[in-house]
Amino acid sequence: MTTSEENYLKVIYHLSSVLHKGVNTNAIAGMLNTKASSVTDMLRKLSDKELVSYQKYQGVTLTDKGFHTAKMIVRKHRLWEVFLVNKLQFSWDEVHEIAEELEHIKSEKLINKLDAFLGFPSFDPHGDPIPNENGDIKKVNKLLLSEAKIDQEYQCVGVKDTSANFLQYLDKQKISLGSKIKITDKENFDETLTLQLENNTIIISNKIATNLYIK
Amino acid sequence: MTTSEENYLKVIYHLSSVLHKGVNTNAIAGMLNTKASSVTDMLRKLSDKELVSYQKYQGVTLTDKGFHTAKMIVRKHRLWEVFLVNKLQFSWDEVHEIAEELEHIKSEKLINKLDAFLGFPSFDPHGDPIPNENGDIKKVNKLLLSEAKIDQEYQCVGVKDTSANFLQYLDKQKISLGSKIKITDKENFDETLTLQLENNTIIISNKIATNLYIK
DNA sequence: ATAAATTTTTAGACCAAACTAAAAAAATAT
DNA sequence: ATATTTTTTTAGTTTGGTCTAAAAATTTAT
Repeated sequence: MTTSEENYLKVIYHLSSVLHKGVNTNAIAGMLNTKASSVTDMLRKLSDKELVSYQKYQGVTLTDKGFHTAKMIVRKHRLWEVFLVNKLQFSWDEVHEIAEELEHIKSEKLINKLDAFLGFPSFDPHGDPIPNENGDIKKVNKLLLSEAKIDQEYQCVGVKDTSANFLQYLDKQKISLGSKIKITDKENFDETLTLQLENNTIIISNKIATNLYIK
Repeated sequence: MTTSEENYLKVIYHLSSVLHKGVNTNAIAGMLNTKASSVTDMLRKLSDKELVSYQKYQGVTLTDKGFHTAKMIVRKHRLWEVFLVNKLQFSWDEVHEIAEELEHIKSEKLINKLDAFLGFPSFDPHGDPIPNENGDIKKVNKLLLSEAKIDQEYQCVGVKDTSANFLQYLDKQKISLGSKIKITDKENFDETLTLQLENNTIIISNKIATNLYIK
């Protein structure tokens, strides 16, 4: 498995978890900052290795083997993120790029020992679930803040957008995983929300609300 | 910097620390399991980047820039080895291959945070010195067990051969870094040594003695 | 139902890093 | 000092992953 192949699998995994159907060439190209023609080449290669099933012009889906492989890459990525944040004191907006590299380190023994060292975490620093050794993923009944009811108490459990920009905004607003949140008012016109946090009240746009997971 | 370039620099670094003169093409090819013609190509490339100074047919030496770069790669390799052994409970014969991958992870911040997390170690699990952030290396007055005097008490401080084979032999003989060692007898014919260890007496060949560092 | 627009694939090229085989230079032996 | 051997370099290929430009298929619009 090359790093490039792993990156394609990961992107197909993420896209198909959103789309729930065959992933198209252009979407993959967009995510990988590459060209559609390169994607076509790689899909043929992954298909030959039976990691994806691919019919030309019909989009692509992961085979069981490809699905499992992708989950193991995601597992590595997220475990390394936990390591960086919990052990090396990185902040949650700094770890994605480094984990993108670390996720391609090959040893399975390494990742299982790392998992144990970290105490078998179920979620990464952004609230995303970490597949265990068998690929099982803990499912959480989360919803977007934009879908929440008014005057009900929730808890922040994750972010949809993991860009440094968004995460730093949350830091500034003192919102982190575990923060208690209650919507006290919703503006009808643009869906701006007034939030009651532990120690203060803030106003956030709909764009923020559609990128925060709560339960 | 590609992984391949880094591997060449590292090999040139290690070879020139032994040879103390220009490193020849074949030696590099031997260490990297590649062909001399590939080495020539890469040397030209590294020379263009001013990482080595290279005149054809004259061997190669590192420039200051190349020397520093090589030391930083060695630093990463050895810090990761400490992490694997001290934090993840790998044994000293398992870590080399994994560290060969980890040493190519790019972030400088990562490696400095890892260094701090590990308590700024000066030596790796095989007793090799770890360059600090500036490239400074702690020098130890070590010698090979084969050069030691009879009936003097020494302490094991490192291994020359770091192959799993040799390290496992040492495990079997209960010799580890820090072990106290005294030579009680030396056979003139083949230089076989009789060693007094903490709790037992063992007999070792000259080949073993030329691969164990003591002080 | 056909034309236009979009998406995807093919064909041919490039680059890095390797290779083989042959040529050239340097080192060694007689 | 010359011949032989060894080392190194050159020349030309190969492979993986990318690219551009053009062709083909599909989707959308009229």
